[in-house]
Amino acid sequence: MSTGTTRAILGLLTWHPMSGYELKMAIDSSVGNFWSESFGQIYPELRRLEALGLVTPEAELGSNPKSKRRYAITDAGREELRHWLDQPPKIRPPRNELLLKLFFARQGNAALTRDHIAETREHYAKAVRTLRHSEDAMRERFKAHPDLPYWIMTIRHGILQYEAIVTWCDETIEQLKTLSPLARKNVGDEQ
Amino acid sequence: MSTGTTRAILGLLTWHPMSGYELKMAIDSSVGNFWSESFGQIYPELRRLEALGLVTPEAELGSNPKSKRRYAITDAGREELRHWLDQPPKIRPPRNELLLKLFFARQGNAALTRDHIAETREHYAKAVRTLRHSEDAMRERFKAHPDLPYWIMTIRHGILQYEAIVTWCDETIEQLKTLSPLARKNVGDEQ
DNA sequence: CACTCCATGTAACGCGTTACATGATTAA
DNA sequence: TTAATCATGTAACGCGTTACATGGAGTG
Repeated sequence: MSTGTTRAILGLLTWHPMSGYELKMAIDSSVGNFWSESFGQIYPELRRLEALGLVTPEAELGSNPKSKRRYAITDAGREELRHWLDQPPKIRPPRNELLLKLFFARQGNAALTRDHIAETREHYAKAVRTLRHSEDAMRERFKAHPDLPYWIMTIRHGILQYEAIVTWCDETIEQLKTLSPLARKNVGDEQ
Repeated sequence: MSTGTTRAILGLLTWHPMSGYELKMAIDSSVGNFWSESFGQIYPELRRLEALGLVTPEAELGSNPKSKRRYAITDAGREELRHWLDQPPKIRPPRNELLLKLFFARQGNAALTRDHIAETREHYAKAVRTLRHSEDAMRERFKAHPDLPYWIMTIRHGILQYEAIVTWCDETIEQLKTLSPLARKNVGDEQ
């Protein structure tokens, strides 16, 4: 009931009724930057939400089990969504494999470490460009949509966050340059 | 073998032999900002690493099953660590519950939304202060340690990242102010 | 007719946390 | 001696991904 996950389904169903497949597509293309769900979660979750009366199948379409089965949110579902929105979000610092490797980087190959940071930099620099385009596109496309300001906020979050990472990568690569000649010599000296 | 997790154990054991309990403490106080392990993982993992010959118990201490059991990294363990360090880190954007709620925030209570952002702001502002202190303390305490530059880099990552979040929170709160009088009116209009 | 995309669903697995059980050691 | 802390370990659970099985519908 209070899993914290799969609430995205209820949120998206406030737009209009959707099938499991449509939900997956909608999640990837709207909240994909900071949320994801897989089919393996969506379909069972829809059944569960139906059993709880939070969503309801749009229409009985008889026998065929492979036809599109759209669900609409119910009043109880809206209530549940509001209740979830009222709760403060849990802040949990995610694991960061890049940082873990960097923490022990002296044990490894300095050149590869630098490469990894550089690749990370490019990844996030590209992501920033994508988000900027997506911000422009949304402002244009949903000019009058009442949800637009909130959507823009989530995009801005990505932009600021990723820009910070790019800055950090640049700073770190500079720092590594001053280090690598010595560090490389040290590698293999252990034990 | 290539789980990606619990490699922190091998990294920390390059410092000196440690018991499961000591590893947990060391993880929390060194890489705790971006990595975590629970006892439920550490103890079984040590057994597994021992079976693979990547770590070895420091000394046989006979019968008592509750006495400290320290493990040292082996040459094979060092080799495995280096191999892992060579692989590019996987970048996977984490789920962000705050952003998911913000995305659907128009369905909820505008005042509470603002509170959530404000609390988030304080959380990260505090984290930045803590990290700054910890950076200073480390520079002082491990002045001559060859790993120091890498440790500082991981701290800098946190500082830049969290500062960006604080900036975003401020920007977002401002934006919400221009919105809330209208948004609040809209709530409950659905259906 | 074959291929691809749309579409629903299940089963298995991986990984991580939490809760629990147990006991040694140390300090009030 | 009682409580807190140190210390090891297991079992259960939650949650999420991946792989698989199935089949409809449209297109070349």
